[in-house]
Amino acid sequence: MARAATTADAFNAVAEPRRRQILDVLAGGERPVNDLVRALGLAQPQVSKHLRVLREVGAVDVREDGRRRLYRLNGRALKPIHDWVRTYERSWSERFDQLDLVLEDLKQKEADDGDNE
Amino acid sequence: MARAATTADAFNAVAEPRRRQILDVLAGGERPVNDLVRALGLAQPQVSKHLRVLREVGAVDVREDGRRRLYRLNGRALKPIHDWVRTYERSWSERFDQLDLVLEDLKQKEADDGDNE
DNA sequence: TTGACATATTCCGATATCGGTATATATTGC
DNA sequence: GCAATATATACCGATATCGGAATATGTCAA
Repeated sequence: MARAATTADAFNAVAEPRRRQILDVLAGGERPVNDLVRALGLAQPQVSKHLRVLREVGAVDVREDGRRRLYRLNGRALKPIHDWVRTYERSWSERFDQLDLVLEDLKQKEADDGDNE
Repeated sequence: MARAATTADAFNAVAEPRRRQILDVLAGGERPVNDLVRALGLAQPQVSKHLRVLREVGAVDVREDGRRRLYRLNGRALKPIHDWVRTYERSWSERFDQLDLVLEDLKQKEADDGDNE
């Protein structure tokens, strides 16, 4: 066995920086391939290949428009990533530090109440 | 050139499901390698190798304890992932749909005010 | 119909990965 | 010092990737 396919899931698809860039551009709205080629400064075949991966994990949708193909973001495919990483937000967010203090306080008061009864 | 190294950044490190599992276990607190071996049902060398990758991207820290090594989560390394994916939350969250409606409303009122003056 | 344009696919060579297995390194207790 | 334990590293074969280049497919316009 080797490394998981880039098309295995959103995590793998999005590990490639160029593909994140593509999604960032598409966040601004539907775009034909050539716009992406210019925006990223990549060769056209590479862009088409990256788009294929993003399509396979459902992160983008395509629509035909004459000889062009318009790609559109489908952010929903990124939700699993957000869901997973969100549980670690506590590790760096000051907000949670404050919350922890409050909870600690409540716990302490509870313990005190217990002592008094 | 080939695919980026798994140690290139947190995105690549975390694309591997086993490594996410390891972090999930470590979220419960500091653990020696053997605990992870049992928790994941993986062979010890594979766990050590995954831990090396996580160490190289700063997602875990190690502490010596006799013949054991205690690994601890360092969630801060995941912040770039959170920051990136957060901007796409709008795509699936109902909350933002509501916000969009409100903003649309405000814009409409502004336009009306402009007409009246 | 021919040529220009837009996009996708195929082939290439280089490379880093994955799990498995064997082995190295270090620490403990007898 | 020796066996047991805990962990890391080295080697292997299989594989999927990456960018680059060439080419295929499809559409428009004159």
